[in-house]
Amino acid sequence: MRPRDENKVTKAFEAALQIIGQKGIAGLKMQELARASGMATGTLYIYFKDKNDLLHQMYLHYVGQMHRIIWGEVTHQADYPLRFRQKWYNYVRFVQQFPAEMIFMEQYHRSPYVSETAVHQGDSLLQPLIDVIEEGQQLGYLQTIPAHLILAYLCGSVQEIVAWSEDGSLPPVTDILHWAWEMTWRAVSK
Amino acid sequence: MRPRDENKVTKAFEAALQIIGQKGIAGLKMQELARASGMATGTLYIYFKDKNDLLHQMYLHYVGQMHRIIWGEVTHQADYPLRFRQKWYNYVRFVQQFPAEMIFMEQYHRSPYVSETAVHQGDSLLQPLIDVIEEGQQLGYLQTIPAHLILAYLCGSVQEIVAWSEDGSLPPVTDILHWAWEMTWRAVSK
Amino acid sequence: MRPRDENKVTKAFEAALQIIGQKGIAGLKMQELARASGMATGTLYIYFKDKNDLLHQMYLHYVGQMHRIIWGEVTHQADYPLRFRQKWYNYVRFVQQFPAEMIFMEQYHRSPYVSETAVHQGDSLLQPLIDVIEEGQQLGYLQTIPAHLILAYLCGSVQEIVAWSEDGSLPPVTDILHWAWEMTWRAVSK
Amino acid sequence: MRPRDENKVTKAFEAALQIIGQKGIAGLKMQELARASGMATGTLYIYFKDKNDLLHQMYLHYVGQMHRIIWGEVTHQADYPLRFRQKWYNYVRFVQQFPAEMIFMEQYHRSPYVSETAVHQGDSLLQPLIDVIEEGQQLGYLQTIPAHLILAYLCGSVQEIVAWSEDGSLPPVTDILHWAWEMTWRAVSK
DNA sequence: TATGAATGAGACTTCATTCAT
DNA sequence: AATGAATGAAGTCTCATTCAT
Repeated sequence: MRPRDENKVTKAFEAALQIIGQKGIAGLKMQELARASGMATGTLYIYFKDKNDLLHQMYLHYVGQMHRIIWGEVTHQADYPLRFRQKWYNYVRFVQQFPAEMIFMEQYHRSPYVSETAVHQGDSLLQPLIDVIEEGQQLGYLQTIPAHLILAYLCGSVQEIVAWSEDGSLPPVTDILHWAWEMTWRAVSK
Repeated sequence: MRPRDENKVTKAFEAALQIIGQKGIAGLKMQELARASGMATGTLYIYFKDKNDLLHQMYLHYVGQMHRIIWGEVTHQADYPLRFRQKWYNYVRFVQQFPAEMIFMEQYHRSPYVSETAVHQGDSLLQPLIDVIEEGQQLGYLQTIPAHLILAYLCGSVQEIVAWSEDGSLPPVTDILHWAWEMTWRAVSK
Repeated sequence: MRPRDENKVTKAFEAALQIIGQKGIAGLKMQELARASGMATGTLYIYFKDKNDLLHQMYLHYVGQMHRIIWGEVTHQADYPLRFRQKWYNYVRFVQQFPAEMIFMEQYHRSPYVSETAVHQGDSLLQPLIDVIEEGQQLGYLQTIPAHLILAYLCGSVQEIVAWSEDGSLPPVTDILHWAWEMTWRAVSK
Repeated sequence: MRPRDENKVTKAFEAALQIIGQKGIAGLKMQELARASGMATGTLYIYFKDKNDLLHQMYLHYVGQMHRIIWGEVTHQADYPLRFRQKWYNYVRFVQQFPAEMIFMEQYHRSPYVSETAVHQGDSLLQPLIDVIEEGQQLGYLQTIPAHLILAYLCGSVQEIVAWSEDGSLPPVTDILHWAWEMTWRAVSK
């Protein structure tokens, strides 16, 4: 339980992501995960107490990563519409670059392995996004609609578009992104 | 002789939905399902070849149901914007009234039990929705953006809003629906 | 349990024989047997108390049949060597014409379904064969070797030859029978 | 790390043989087998893919063992009749000392678990026996009768005699063996 | 009597977790 | 710490038998 080799944790997360992307959380077997991570079954249990703990830690890890990416490239001095747009693009980019992460995070919520605390911790990461929306409303750029509603609307549309794009039901994300942004900005801007 | 009780299939579907809504597909146990459906374990295997087949048939059943509901109450003579709005409301109502069905259909896609044919059959039901969007574009009501993109955008935003509403992260759907519609119509209309 | 339609019993026996010939007693399922016999599962249980009873009755039926065939065509006035040969041929013919019956009778002995009484009744049918052998010994035609030993020797060699012939490991029985008889007669005659 | 204990395979084979000898292949339950082999149920599935595979491997194992025993004690320099007799005795000894093995091998052929390849591999082991018979024919010691026919004749008679002896229908094998050999040699020798 | 749907004990098998090395 | 063989509870599925029609 005291990881000596942090590298192993990363290996396990990545392999788990891969497997979950294909077969869902229900399809993740500890033995298969160990082999895919290049370690023995027992080793997994040195780094993670059990399967629940593995998924819990994994959830926190990827929520954190998502958070950092969304807050990554924003020009702090820019005017609001540009900053908003940058954040939206960051979010799209994240959802696009890390589809497996998204699938995992969605599945985790409704799985028999879910942990209350993990979800709470995950949810708390949304607050800064709420703040950005409320800032835009105060500046008169965005519709005065409950910020959470706007956030849900934005997240949902982006996720679905990227998901369909991955499926092949839609063209590659980069080819359709400007349209998606047009709809989005029309929807939320004043 | 006792006639084959087709009612049992429905019973099984409903009980399965209930269980999946709580514990996810991974948490669905055939024995528990049988008990919850008021029948013996073996009886399930009269109506369904195995667990895969149960979920496959279930998926088709609920995709069909969703389809019928969305197409349900539309005033055929009404002008396009009204008809479009009715469909959107129907979809919201479905997502809202049948959260378990939605959860199941989403989970099924990325589960170890998924069947290629089931997903294909499910996807084909989207075509009429595409048709509606394209009609609106030809009539000049909707943005000329790929219809699939619009559909993904609409489905995603609705699903997420309803989901958050169910979570308690948002107020009841009925209280926020008009705002959601405003955003939606601004997004897609010309 | 009070068979009205004796025809159904025969149908069941024949179908069971067919199935056992292919998959062994362990492979005989009551439902499959019912369908193969052209009746419903429940009907089997009108004619037979349970699977054990079915096999028990079947065993007695076919042991009796074998007995009648072996004792069938013998020229009572003929001299001993001819009569002996006729019986041996009868036995071969039986084993050959009723391979499924033989397989069943052999398997039945070492099955979890075996009934003591059935086997005793079956064994008692061998006595007349013993009598024939002892008659031949008294008349000085056969080696003075324990009659049961001779009988086992005869039965075993015939069964194996016919079995291999059915398998394809040997040519058709009729083509090789004279050689088998030569070996047999050399073995037992004085 | 605990090394893979190949001993466990042998343990499983022996316990399975014991159980099959008593209750037939149909009576072999994986859980009971595990307990009788001194291991957990799951352990069986480390060494064998499933019940079919267990029986398949077991069949090959015992066919091989039989083969080695039959070819065991033969005086290579001895003249043909003696060598032939030694082989026959070896075969008798095998059938006698390993009745459970014989029962298993016979039952396996006509079981729902049988594998084509296993039987083929088993059959191929008969070739050397055929060779011995053909050698005797070329040397003028044995009747010129198809070698397979002679082999079937020999195997069948031996098996049946030993079986009856085990049953109690015949005296102990050792007490009657010389008579059996006399019959056998008269049957096949020129 | 005949039917075949329904039953549920019990079989086969999996897989999260432990443990000897 | 690392390994992977071993464990056994728990899951899926079968099939002899019963039962309502």
